[in-house]
Amino acid sequence: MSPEWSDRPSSSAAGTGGEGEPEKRRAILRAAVEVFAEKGYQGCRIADVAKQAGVAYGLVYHYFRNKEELLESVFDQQWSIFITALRAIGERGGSAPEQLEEICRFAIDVFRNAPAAIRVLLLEVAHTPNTFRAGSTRETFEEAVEIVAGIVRRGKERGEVRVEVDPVVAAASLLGALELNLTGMLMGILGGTSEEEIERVKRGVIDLLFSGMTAR
Amino acid sequence: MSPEWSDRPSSSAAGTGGEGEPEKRRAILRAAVEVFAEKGYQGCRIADVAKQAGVAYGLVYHYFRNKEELLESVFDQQWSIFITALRAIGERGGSAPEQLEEICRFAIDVFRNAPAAIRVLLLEVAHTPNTFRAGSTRETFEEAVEIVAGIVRRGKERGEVRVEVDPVVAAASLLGALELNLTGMLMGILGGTSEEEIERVKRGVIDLLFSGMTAR
Amino acid sequence: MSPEWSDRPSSSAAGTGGEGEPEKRRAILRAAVEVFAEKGYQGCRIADVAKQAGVAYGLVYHYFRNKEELLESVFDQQWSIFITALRAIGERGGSAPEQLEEICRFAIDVFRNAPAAIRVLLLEVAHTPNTFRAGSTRETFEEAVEIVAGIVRRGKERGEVRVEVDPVVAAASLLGALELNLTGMLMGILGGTSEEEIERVKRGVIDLLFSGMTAR
Amino acid sequence: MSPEWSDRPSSSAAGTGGEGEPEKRRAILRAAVEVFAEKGYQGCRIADVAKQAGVAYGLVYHYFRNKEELLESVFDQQWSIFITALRAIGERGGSAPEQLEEICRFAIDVFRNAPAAIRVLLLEVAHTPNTFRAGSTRETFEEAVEIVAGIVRRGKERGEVRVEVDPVVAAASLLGALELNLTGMLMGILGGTSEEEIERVKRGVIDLLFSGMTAR
DNA sequence: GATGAATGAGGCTTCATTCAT
DNA sequence: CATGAATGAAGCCTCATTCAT
Repeated sequence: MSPEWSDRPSSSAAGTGGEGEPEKRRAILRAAVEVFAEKGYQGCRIADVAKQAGVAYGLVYHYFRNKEELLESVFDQQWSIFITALRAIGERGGSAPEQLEEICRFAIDVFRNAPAAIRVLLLEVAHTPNTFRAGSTRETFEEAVEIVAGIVRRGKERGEVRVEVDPVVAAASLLGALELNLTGMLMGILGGTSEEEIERVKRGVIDLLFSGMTAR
Repeated sequence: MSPEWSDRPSSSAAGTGGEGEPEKRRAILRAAVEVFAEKGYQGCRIADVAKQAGVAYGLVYHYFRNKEELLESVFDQQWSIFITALRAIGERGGSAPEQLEEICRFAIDVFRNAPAAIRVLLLEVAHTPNTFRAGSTRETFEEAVEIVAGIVRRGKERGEVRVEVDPVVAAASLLGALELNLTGMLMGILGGTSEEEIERVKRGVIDLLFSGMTAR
Repeated sequence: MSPEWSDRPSSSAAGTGGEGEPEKRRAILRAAVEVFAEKGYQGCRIADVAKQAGVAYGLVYHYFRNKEELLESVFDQQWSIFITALRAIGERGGSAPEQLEEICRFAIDVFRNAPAAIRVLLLEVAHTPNTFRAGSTRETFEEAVEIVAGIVRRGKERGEVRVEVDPVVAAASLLGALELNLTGMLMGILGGTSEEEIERVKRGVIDLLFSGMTAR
Repeated sequence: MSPEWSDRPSSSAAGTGGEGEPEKRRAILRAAVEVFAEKGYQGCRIADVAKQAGVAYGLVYHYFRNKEELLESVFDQQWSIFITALRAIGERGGSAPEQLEEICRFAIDVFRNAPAAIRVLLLEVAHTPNTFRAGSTRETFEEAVEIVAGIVRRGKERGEVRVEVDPVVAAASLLGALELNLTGMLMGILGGTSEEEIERVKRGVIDLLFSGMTAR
């Protein structure tokens, strides 16, 4: 769906978007996603990133001012990809249920290809130092919620969504439900990570959020 | 609802279970909850805990072998309180909707009284070192999901919950929706933390998960 | 030979010499010998001593001003026993060879009964902080050498010892040879610690120092 | 006799074996010998080593995993030099008395040039933590004893040494006698450290071990 | 006497960051 | 660009010592 989310290193010749961006800089960013996702902000060491990227220690500081800037780049990049996709889905048209389903599908697809990225997105939101959070994280998270809420809101206007539904709460609930189900899969609690399992969970979340639990 | 979750130090007479436990040990644990919640596992410094508890640095090591054991204690304690409450709700009888509503109410009440505790519970699940996670965290998280899933399952048997609902996915979604809504409130994104706001969010989550979004 | 060197705790009723000395104080001293011998000055922790003695932490400080004083007491006590014995042997009369043989026998007997004590005597001589060493250690060590040297010296006067022998060097050599042979046994290098082995080593050292290596 | 034992930093051209070894790494090792010898294993602080070597604190950890590895390196290096020399003497030929005399001369020469090294070799054998001791120390000490014992053994076969002499005991005695005489000199007990004094002690030890004390 | 909780300075170790090559 | 040695502040942990009971 979006090539940047693939874990496979793209061949250096192909201009994968960030045209003139040096090969090694991308390697560092890619490595940082992994390590950041694995260890969290505080547990992520520059040495680990460099080793994972296969570059020398000091090169990280050639491309990034310091640890904070590096990880903020990672964070922004990941969220920006995610938000771009959210926005695209929101603007693509279709009914609210269709759009929200698309979001679930997207999130879970990403998870299938790049679980590390998901962890960066969902798990670090509240765990970075204040200066960090105060920066882009908060706004970005807020924006994601707002996009989803907008979809719900428009769905209400069109009569596709019940009037009682609070758009912001619904948006947060959707994202939260996705997060914990994905976390559960990552931790090996909610079944494995086979295709069928993932598909089953995806359907389950969508069905629940659309139709609710209550028998009728 | 449960006095242990209050941030105020409970008078020693309160039969909380940890009866003969030294005063200062409890102070350390209480402080650790705060700092752990504020800074996360890696960012939490023993010096901060000691200062917050008003005890000398070394005393922390009198009661806990090391940082890991301290924070694991915090984690276990918080989860154990939470799970005890979950279990109590599950065994108290009533319909599945009533029980799940009770869980939401409990979670949000706790949040109102002790936001720090909630953060420890919900936000640190996946962010602790491996030895830590491998320990009780995984099982405990799993247990929480399983208790909620059990409520859903019994609801299905009684015809209160739609047969299409996957109990485990529903459980994870419920907890995830709660988490992200609470996180949003903590981060100041989903409105403030006034009584009415909290009440509104609580109703919103319950309504969404029970009735779904779809207009009929 | 001297009851104080036994590892067995003497019954509290028997006045073992230090008459009015409290039972627990002796237990601490006895424990300190063990731990000191096992870990050395720096590695010896008050907590270890207390545990080994079966007394409470703080009691050590009831009987001894601080760690230094405790260990110095241990050191002095052990050396004083050793030196008393040396002196007794020196004054008992007999030829120099007989006296030196007696010293070897004594040292090795002690080793058999209380290897810990020997280690305190022989192995810590040069490893304690300066203030410590500057205190009694140096003089005591010097005194031991001097006593043995005196025996050699008188042996020379009586024609039992070759005139070329330097008494002080001979004394240091005797004690050093004993030390390293005992150390070797402790480390399990020079055979085991069976009766016959010990006897064999004892004879070997005496024979070597008296008759030399040179074949005639 | 061997340039490595000199305290003066050897010019990089000297083919000492550790050719490409970084300058500062050697400085650290050299400093560690001093401090280790001065304070013993437990009393030796990394900060002291760094200061003595004139490098930053952290650099020690750039070259050595931790304190234990550093000091074990020191220990191994010193013993390895010593043992190499012992072996060379043993293989150089000559009668047993000549070889043993050579060993004494070597040991005492080394002492003259690098007293710190001798202390590391002789005084720390039994004072390091168990993991440490269990490692190379034991075997290395054992090897030193065995080399000297081999010389004695061959001396017996050639009739240069009395048949009654136990080679291992003789070896341990020789080394022990050297140790305590050197210790005595270090502590200022056995005369000073002037050339004549050293020479006198050397002769004394050799004479004693070869000819024994007994007047004939 | 006896106990063990409480204190805090000191040492080990890590790791972000800089710098010479 | 790229490397990795070098730096040192900061955090964890230990343990001698004190003190209230």
